[in-house]
Amino acid sequence: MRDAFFTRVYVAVRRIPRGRVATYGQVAVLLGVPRGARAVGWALRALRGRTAHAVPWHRVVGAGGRISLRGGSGPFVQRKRLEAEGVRFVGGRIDLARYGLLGGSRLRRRVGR
DNA sequence: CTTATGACTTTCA
DNA sequence: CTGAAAGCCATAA
Repeated sequence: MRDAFFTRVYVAVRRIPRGRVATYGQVAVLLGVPRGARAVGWALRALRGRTAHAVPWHRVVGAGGRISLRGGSGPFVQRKRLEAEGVRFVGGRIDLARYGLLGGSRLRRRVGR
Protein backbone atom coordinates (compact mmCIF):
# COMPACT_ATOMS: atom_id res chain seq x y z
CA MET A 1 0.00 0.00 0.00
CA ARG A 2 1.92 2.99 -1.06
CA ASP A 3 -0.98 5.36 -0.89
CA ALA A 4 -0.06 8.95 -0.79
CA PHE A 5 1.82 9.85 2.30
CA PHE A 6 -0.21 13.02 2.35
CA THR A 7 -3.43 11.18 3.03
CA ARG A 8 -2.01 9.70 6.18
CA VAL A 9 -0.88 13.12 7.31
CA TYR A 10 -4.26 14.65 6.65
CA VAL A 11 -5.99 11.90 8.56
CA ALA A 12 -3.71 12.35 11.54
CA VAL A 13 -4.21 16.10 11.54
CA ARG A 14 -7.95 15.66 11.32
CA ARG A 15 -7.75 13.60 14.48
CA ILE A 16 -6.54 16.61 16.42
CA PRO A 17 -9.40 17.76 18.64
CA ARG A 18 -10.57 21.32 18.44
CA GLY A 19 -8.81 23.64 20.82
CA ARG A 20 -5.72 21.44 20.84
CA VAL A 21 -2.49 21.45 18.90
CA ALA A 22 0.14 18.94 17.85
CA THR A 23 3.71 19.29 16.72
CA TYR A 24 5.08 18.07 13.40
CA GLY A 25 7.14 15.55 15.28
CA GLN A 26 4.09 14.22 17.07
CA VAL A 27 2.19 13.80 13.85
CA ALA A 28 5.21 12.11 12.31
CA VAL A 29 5.34 9.67 15.20
CA LEU A 30 1.66 8.88 14.81
CA LEU A 31 2.38 8.11 11.18
CA GLY A 32 5.17 5.80 12.19
CA VAL A 33 7.96 8.08 11.08
CA PRO A 34 9.45 9.77 14.14
CA ARG A 35 11.92 11.63 11.99
CA GLY A 36 9.51 12.61 9.31
CA ALA A 37 8.60 15.95 10.75
CA ARG A 38 9.75 17.60 7.56
CA ALA A 39 7.70 15.23 5.48
CA VAL A 40 4.67 16.24 7.50
CA GLY A 41 5.40 19.87 6.78
CA TRP A 42 5.73 18.97 3.14
CA ALA A 43 2.28 17.43 3.12
CA LEU A 44 0.69 20.37 4.88
CA ARG A 45 2.44 22.76 2.55
CA ALA A 46 0.64 21.07 -0.31
CA LEU A 47 -2.63 22.19 1.24
CA ARG A 48 -1.73 25.77 0.55
CA GLY A 49 -2.56 25.34 -3.09
CA ARG A 50 -5.70 23.36 -2.38
CA THR A 51 -8.96 25.16 -2.27
CA ALA A 52 -11.18 22.94 -0.19
CA HIS A 53 -9.63 20.82 2.50
CA ALA A 54 -11.05 19.65 5.81
CA VAL A 55 -7.65 19.65 7.39
CA PRO A 56 -7.10 21.86 10.43
CA TRP A 57 -3.52 22.64 9.47
CA HIS A 58 -3.52 25.52 11.91
CA ARG A 59 -3.54 22.96 14.73
CA VAL A 60 -0.07 21.81 13.77
CA VAL A 61 2.76 23.82 15.23
CA GLY A 62 6.48 23.46 15.60
CA ALA A 63 8.37 22.07 18.55
CA GLY A 64 7.89 24.02 21.74
CA GLY A 65 4.51 25.25 20.59
CA ARG A 66 5.98 27.81 18.23
CA ILE A 67 4.58 28.61 14.83
CA SER A 68 6.97 27.37 12.21
CA LEU A 69 5.24 29.03 9.34
CA ARG A 70 7.22 31.91 8.00
CA GLY A 71 6.57 34.77 5.70
CA GLY A 72 3.26 35.83 4.23
CA SER A 73 0.16 35.92 6.36
CA GLY A 74 0.56 32.27 7.30
CA PRO A 75 1.67 32.78 10.90
CA PHE A 76 -0.93 35.44 11.44
CA VAL A 77 -3.78 33.32 10.12
CA GLN A 78 -2.72 30.29 12.11
CA ARG A 79 -2.51 32.23 15.33
CA LYS A 80 -5.85 33.86 14.69
CA ARG A 81 -7.53 30.52 14.09
CA LEU A 82 -6.00 28.91 17.15
CA GLU A 83 -7.01 31.76 19.37
CA ALA A 84 -10.51 31.46 17.96
CA GLU A 85 -10.52 27.87 19.20
CA GLY A 86 -9.47 28.85 22.66
CA VAL A 87 -5.74 28.27 22.36
CA ARG A 88 -3.87 30.88 24.31
CA PHE A 89 -0.53 32.26 23.15
CA VAL A 90 2.04 33.16 25.73
CA GLY A 91 5.06 35.06 24.59
CA GLY A 92 4.26 34.07 21.03
CA ARG A 93 4.24 30.43 22.06
CA ILE A 94 1.67 27.82 23.00
CA ASP A 95 1.75 25.84 26.21
CA LEU A 96 1.90 22.31 24.87
CA ALA A 97 1.51 21.00 28.40
CA ARG A 98 -2.07 22.23 28.22
CA TYR A 99 -3.05 22.40 24.58
CA GLY A 100 -0.68 19.71 23.43
CA LEU A 101 -2.16 16.65 21.78
CA LEU A 102 -1.16 14.62 24.80
CA GLY A 103 -1.84 17.39 27.23
CA GLY A 104 -2.53 15.32 30.28
CA SER A 105 -3.17 18.43 32.26
CA ARG A 106 -6.55 19.93 31.62
CA LEU A 107 -7.51 23.50 31.83
CA ARG A 108 -9.27 24.66 34.90
CA ARG A 109 -8.15 23.29 38.22
CA ARG A 110 -4.72 24.79 38.60
CA VAL A 111 -2.33 22.09 39.63
CA GLY A 112 -1.11 24.36 42.28
CA ARG A 113 2.03 26.25 41.74
C1' DC B 1 19.99 7.81 -9.85
C1' DT B 2 21.58 12.58 -8.16
C1' DT B 3 20.30 17.32 -6.57
C1' DA B 4 17.66 20.60 -4.45
C1' DT B 5 13.92 22.23 -1.40
C1' DG B 6 11.05 22.62 2.72
C1' DA B 7 5.07 24.77 7.42
C1' DC B 8 11.09 20.14 11.25
C1' DT B 9 14.16 19.06 15.33
C1' DT B 10 18.15 18.90 18.07
C1' DT B 11 22.69 20.30 19.34
C1' DC B 12 26.52 23.44 19.78
C1' DA B 13 28.73 28.13 20.06
C1' DC C 1 18.04 34.06 23.66
C1' DT C 2 19.88 34.12 18.77
C1' DG C 3 22.18 31.90 14.91
C1' DA C 4 24.42 28.19 12.30
C1' DA C 5 25.01 23.26 11.10
C1' DA C 6 23.76 18.50 10.69
C1' DG C 7 20.32 14.79 10.48
C1' DC C 8 16.10 12.74 8.58
C1' DC C 9 11.86 12.13 5.40
C1' DA C 10 9.20 12.81 1.08
C1' DT C 11 8.64 15.02 -3.39
C1' DA C 12 9.94 17.41 -7.71
C1' DA C 13 13.11 18.05 -11.55
